[in-house]
Amino acid sequence: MGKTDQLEPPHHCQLCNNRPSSAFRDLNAETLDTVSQLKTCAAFKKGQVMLHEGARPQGVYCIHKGKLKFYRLGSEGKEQIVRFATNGDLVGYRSILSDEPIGASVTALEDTFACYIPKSSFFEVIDQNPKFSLNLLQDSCHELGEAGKMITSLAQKTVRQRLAEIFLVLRATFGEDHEGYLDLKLTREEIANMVGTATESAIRLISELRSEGAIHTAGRRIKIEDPSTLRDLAAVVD
Amino acid sequence: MGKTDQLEPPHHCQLCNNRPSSAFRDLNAETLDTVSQLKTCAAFKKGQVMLHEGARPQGVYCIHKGKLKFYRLGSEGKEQIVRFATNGDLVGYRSILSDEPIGASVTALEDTFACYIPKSSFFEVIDQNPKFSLNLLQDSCHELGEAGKMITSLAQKTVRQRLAEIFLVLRATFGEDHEGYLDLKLTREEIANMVGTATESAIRLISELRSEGAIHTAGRRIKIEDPSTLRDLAAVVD
DNA sequence: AGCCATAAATGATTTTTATCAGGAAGGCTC
DNA sequence: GAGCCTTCCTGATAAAAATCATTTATGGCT
Repeated sequence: MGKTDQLEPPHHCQLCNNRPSSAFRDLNAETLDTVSQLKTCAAFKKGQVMLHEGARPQGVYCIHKGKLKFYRLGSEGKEQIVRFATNGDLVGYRSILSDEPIGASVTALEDTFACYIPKSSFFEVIDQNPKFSLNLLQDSCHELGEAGKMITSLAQKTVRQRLAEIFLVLRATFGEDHEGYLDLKLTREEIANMVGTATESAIRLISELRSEGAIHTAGRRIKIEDPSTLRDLAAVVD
Repeated sequence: MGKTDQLEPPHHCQLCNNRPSSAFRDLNAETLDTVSQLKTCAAFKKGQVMLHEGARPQGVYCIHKGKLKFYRLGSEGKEQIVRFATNGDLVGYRSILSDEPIGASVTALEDTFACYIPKSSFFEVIDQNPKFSLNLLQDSCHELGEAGKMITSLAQKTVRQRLAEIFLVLRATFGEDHEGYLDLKLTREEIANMVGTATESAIRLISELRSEGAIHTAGRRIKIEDPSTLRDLAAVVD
């Protein structure tokens, strides 16, 4: 379940376009070869769950192409989106390294291809290549900083401010398509689940931002019209 | 500034009681020796700032004895406490490793003694001892999990629920003194800054919990009378 | 292309939380 | 230990956000 059969031709990590921006960026050719041989390919359709909160993953996924959301289920069963993953990101390593159950479910926001690296191979790479764990360390320290920002934002900003902020964050993370729309489609509910508010509230505030000219929407496609208004609104400090 | 002169006799890391629970837990004798020789001692009085948000630390602190709060300043200048540190915790390494400015200020909640390890020595240890960076990685992955919990809590729970939760978290982190009071004194404002609410709201809700018999307060000293009521209230999932 | 389920939008209302204001108590300094 | 400043507490009010109820629109599917 979850992992489907190989849909993409498996290719060598050495040739992967994502490598420079991934945790594998500094792996030597030899280790890279080991990984390449031990990995398998996995495809996830839009909406499909990659990892389940509370589970014990037996390996990590390296996202080849796609977009995923990480979310925790609150006491009322409401999703709280805590972060995203896309090309080059490693998924599932946190749980394996801290030896704890997975803290957040991971679901594909669009059709996604990933490479699966079994736990044992993953640890092998860590042992063989100290630079690798250092890169992971770097990445997770960066994530910790982002989490701190999110905490402060949730604790101190109004829903309106957080909403404005989220659009800027999404643009920075996923970029824009050729028409200037955010390169990511989310339902209003998912937006609410990021911002930490009720779906209705999110809808109302999105309409407000739209009528104020800060953003433009076409169904689920969202275009940022006026970034500086959003920045002012969000009271972005850093 | 910040770091004061040596007030404690510098002792060898090998003999440090905190070592088993610190990131140095698996260091070999040789590396430990290097660290010991390069570290200096630092003392911080209650209320003194150890690290300033936005700064570039030139080393890391290993807390020998004391308690500190990590906090970010929101747009309105309001403190948001994001986590704590106590005996055996390493402070400042996140910023050094991700090569970013410090994300949160760190201030002593009580008189604190720490060992200061310069950046260069810190990296030396990392290079010499791969197990060390793996431990750090483990710790930061654990922290990431905690941050995710905090995010969900802030986004989905009411202030009342978060307050109940915080008391349980504080007990788990700092324990109780011989009389059963939390071994940590915080102002109502600091509690509000953890929970992410106005000071007045925190005060009101603390009074409620007290009159409901869930907690007992004596000035800034707080005793948990009825953990299960708090757990129910907080709707703790995991 | 049309149908159906799902999502989005909007209004009315309640609940929660913040803000403002004033007074009481506590803790720290001299 | 007197005095003072900070923190704590309480009440009143305002603002923000959640909830509930319906209508309208949309996008996914056959």
